[in-house]
Amino acid sequence: MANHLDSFFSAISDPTRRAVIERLVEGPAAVGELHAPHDIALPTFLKHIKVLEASGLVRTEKKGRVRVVHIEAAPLAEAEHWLTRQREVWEDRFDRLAALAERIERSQADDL
Amino acid sequence: MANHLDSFFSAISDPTRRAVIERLVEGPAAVGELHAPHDIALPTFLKHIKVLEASGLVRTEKKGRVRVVHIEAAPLAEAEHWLTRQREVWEDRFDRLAALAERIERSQADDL
DNA sequence: TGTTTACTTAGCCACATGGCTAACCATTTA
DNA sequence: TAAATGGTTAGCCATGTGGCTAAGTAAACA
Repeated sequence: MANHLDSFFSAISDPTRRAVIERLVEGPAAVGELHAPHDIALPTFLKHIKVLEASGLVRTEKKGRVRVVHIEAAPLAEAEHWLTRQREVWEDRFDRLAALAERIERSQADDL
Repeated sequence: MANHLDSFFSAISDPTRRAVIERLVEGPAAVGELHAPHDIALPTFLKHIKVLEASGLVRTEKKGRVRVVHIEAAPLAEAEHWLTRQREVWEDRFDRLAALAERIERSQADDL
């Protein structure tokens, strides 16, 4: 079961694509506008958009000769949840270790 | 400035490596133990550990002939923050759009 | 000391990725 | 309708990635 976290995390592991996402949270934009700040050829840039689209992070829509790109919030939230969950488990374990350390310390004090 | 978000997100875009992280939040483990549930050759698995280590997500330490792997929480938090920030900006914009829509609706009601 | 155990190194392979140029198509605009 | 604009397709290339086997090293154990 190849999770879609795979394609999501892979999609945002590229700085160009992360920059596109950072722009798109501000609102939809045309391919040309998104491309402008990046110093790479248009066809190369288009590939990045296709990767984002394939990962479900983005939808696109052709209007006349312009293609407009919108962000899709759900996958962003899903990835955030995965990370949050790992942190939570890790913090839980940390708390348990701290509690354990305290118990040991106390029982050593009893030994004196 | 090649961000370390690059190597971080790339590291966790692989299901084997995410599984390793999910195991490691429960506590440190030896390479052999981490490898056991995965049906791939050990050298292949070791590469994954190296990738995790290079991304800073994990530290390893040799004890006798065993190598113990620990998780490093900071990068996890950093990535989580990036995602959270994107969601926040997106939600802000959503709120502004909703407010705008309401103003428009109200002004149309005035026209009646 | 010889054997097992637990990695580790080396080296090979197929396919994916990110980059390019050249040429093409479809809508505007003049 | 001719020219300009905004993407799109095709195809090439170098490098990276995830997989393997075979063989090596170093610590523990018998």
